[in-house]
Amino acid sequence: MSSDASEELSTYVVSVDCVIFGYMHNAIMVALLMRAEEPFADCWALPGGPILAGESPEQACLRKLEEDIGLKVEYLEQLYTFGAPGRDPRKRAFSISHFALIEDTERPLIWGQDSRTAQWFHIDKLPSSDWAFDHENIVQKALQRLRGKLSYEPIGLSLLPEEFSLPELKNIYDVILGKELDRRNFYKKIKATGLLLPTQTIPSTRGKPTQLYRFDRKRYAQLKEEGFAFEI
Amino acid sequence: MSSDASEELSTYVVSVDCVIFGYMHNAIMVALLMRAEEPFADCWALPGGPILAGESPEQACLRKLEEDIGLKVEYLEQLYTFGAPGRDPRKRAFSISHFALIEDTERPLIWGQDSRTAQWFHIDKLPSSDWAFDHENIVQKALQRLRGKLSYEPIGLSLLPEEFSLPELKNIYDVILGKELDRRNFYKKIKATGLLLPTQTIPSTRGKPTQLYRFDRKRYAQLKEEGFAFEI
DNA sequence: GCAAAAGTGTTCCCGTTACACCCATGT
DNA sequence: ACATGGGTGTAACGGGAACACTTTTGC
Repeated sequence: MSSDASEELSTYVVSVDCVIFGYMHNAIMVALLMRAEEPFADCWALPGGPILAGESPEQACLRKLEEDIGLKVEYLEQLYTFGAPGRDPRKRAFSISHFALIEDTERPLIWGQDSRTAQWFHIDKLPSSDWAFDHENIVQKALQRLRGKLSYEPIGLSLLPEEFSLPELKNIYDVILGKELDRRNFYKKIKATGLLLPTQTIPSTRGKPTQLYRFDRKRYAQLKEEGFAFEI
Repeated sequence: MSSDASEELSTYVVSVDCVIFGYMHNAIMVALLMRAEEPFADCWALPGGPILAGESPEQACLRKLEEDIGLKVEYLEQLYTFGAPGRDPRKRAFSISHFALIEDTERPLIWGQDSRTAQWFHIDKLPSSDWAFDHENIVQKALQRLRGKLSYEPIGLSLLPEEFSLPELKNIYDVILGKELDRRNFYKKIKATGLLLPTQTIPSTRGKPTQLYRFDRKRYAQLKEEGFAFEI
């Protein structure tokens, strides 16, 4: 029944998968589900599922994430399409994988009935085994994209709430890049973009109150059109 | 017969498409085929086709390009997967699009029987209409990738033959970036990488002979592992 | 001997880096 | 009053940009 290597594909399936990054407890976390069913029962997998007739792959992701996982997505982009033969033992399967960032939250994950559980994993403490399909590769690719894009696109801001402080933002850069940046230089650079609008100050846990900012998305979109390059 | 927007997909097709860039006559060119059949007969389309059972999307591209178009591919990477509803009037179609570079050649394109003709287009003089499907978008996305990657990956070298001169290489950067770089600074930078091995000198059309170089791929692969960043 | 193309070296400037001090508050 | 976290200014350095001249050959 399995077809010859040089035949056209007969049965196959296309779905979306999504690597979701969140920032919580001062760390970057990835959402993984434990599968309840074969193949790969009790293995860690990315949230995802089929694409419906009326929706684009991106819309399928958004639907899946907001409905099934209960997350509001701040940033979403296509990552890569995995489609090597044998990646799904049942039949040829194409996964249009995506890269998503969600706003800062401490809320635990909810999950659909096709999973046993769902959990946030620290990106430095991912499961070392028990991965479903090639999902470990997908997460690795997403991590590369996260690290690569951080410095020349304002994606760090998508991990924070609407109003945020500079110490928080710097911490995101620190933990994603894996090294501590210089506070003064970081503040200087990010302020020099002119894209941070001060909103209010709030009391700090200890010491001087903290200035909060809002990211000027409109102006950023405008400047981007004109060829402005965000860079930290 | 067409399904409801919220239904699962019933019939759909997955294929690969390929944006092929070549360097010839001191310009960057894209290969396009004119379709012979409906839909979009007599419209310009990217080379591409179905994926066979035993091959990955990337392998499908390589096969298609080498067999049907007669091109030896120097560089190939996945670009983006297009899959919005309605992009193919017949049925839901996913196109895993790719980005390819071929070695310098003046050889005209050959083409398969499903096309009327094939032609190299100067990237600044693409067809303004008569595009098949969403292939104009795909080409635009590939151009963005080309321009974006040029400065931090040695893809310019993939457009040249094994042995090449610095003036040639600089010209590639000039035409892709759309501005003339400073010759001295360019040579300085590219030489500073230590990745160019001088091979021989050949007579120039006029004036001083030209030094040819070879790119040290092995050493580049090695340095890349160690975190070295190519940058021009 | 001159035009055309290849090749090299130096200066200047701005942006990045490195670094030390003051401020405001809670305890 | 002091410890803690928030915030700022400056000097040194280095890489990129700007720039002019020499070399070699074909005609």
